[in-house]
Amino acid sequence: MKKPNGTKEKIYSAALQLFAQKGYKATTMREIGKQVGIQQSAIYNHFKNKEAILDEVIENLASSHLINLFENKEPKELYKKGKALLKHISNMFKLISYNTETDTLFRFMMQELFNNERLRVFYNEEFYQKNVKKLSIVFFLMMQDEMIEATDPLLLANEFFAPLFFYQLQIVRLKADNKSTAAAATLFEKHTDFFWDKIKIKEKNNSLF
Amino acid sequence: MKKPNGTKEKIYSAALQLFAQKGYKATTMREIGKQVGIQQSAIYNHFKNKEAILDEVIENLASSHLINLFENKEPKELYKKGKALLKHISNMFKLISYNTETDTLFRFMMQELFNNERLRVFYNEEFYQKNVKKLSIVFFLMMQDEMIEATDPLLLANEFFAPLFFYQLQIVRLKADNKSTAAAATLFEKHTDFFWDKIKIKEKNNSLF
DNA sequence: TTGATATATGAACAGCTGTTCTTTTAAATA
DNA sequence: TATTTAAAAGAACAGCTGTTCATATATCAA
Repeated sequence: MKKPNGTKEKIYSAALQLFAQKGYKATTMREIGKQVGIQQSAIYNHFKNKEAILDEVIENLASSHLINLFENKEPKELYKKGKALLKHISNMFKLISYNTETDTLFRFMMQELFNNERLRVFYNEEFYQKNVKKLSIVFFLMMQDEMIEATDPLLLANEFFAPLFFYQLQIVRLKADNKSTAAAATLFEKHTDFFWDKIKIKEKNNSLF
Repeated sequence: MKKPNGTKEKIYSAALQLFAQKGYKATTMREIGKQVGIQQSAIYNHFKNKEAILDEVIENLASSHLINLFENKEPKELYKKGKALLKHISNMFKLISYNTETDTLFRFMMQELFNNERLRVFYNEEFYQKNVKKLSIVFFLMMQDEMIEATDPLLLANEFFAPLFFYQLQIVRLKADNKSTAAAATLFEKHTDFFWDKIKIKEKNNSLF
């Protein structure tokens, strides 16, 4: 997105918004044009066709925070942060739910995931496999360092991500109907606290009181 | 579904399958007719129009196990089962992912959730609110009975459901591409064990070894 | 068997779809 | 300013959409 006020960028934004609201198939070139304030034929000066707009959306999805949770940092430097790392990831999920661009991308993805094989392959490799695997390595290192109790690191990674994803879904869903998301929003932090409390190494000291 | 071999039921099945695969909007009456083996015009002898088929799908969704997790049983009788109850619920989610009718319903729901307000309202009230609320009452009773440690029951209910939903999503997604679901399938049980182990009242006995 | 009812066909429809084309207008370059 | 280039409009297109209708063929009750 070079020029945010250029016509091409306006078309992209309008299209993404409509794709996320009504679905790719149900969105028409006439609607996109109308939202931008031009004729549908003028769109073709900026995009080869409708699918080319879709391609750009998927491309932007790939480079978004929705997918790249770890900003290219390696497990070895990440794990030392301990609970703070989990807090950071949790907060990213929360921000994605509330940022107007990323939540639209999320809504778009959820809607097209089951009818677009290319998107599914992309989601599986870039989001699910990559992030879950990376986080499980982080947990493994935490176990070695005796920060958390020893269990299946892959299970921990799934158990940590799953609620974040679920809460994200609920918030984006509630926002779609302009309903209050206050209750759901608190779950991100609560989850991280709950989760860390359950996996951290407990004090062997029994003389609490 | 009275007569499984009646034309109306064939139309319904074909439509549901196509809705789940391609989305409601992208599915044409001609495709549905083709899959059943009749002309598109003959469909109108059984359904008023395309939307009437959609209505029936949503109606069936409402009475499916996808939504009714507790089979009308009350928290007071449910909570006594302790971990066995959680195992039961967990297993239901797993079965839904593998049953050919319910997984199609799930796939359909995920796809239409974000462009169908009626479906969203239904999901919110019938699935999210009802089941989460019910399970949180169950957890509250478990706390009173000192079966599990005292915390926010609503958080526990969310934390228990979220991974089940997430794993269900992953399995239905993997099945859509005929990929192996073996690894994901084991997560249902692991989640329940992990979860229960973290919430149950620990033995105060410290002389383990 | 006869008549009535239910279900199938095939053609047709009006409207919408993505896309292309020619023409006009605006912006950039020289 | 004159000329080239980019972007807009407007009309038109072929194809597909859901739906209707008249007609034919089964199914069932009398």
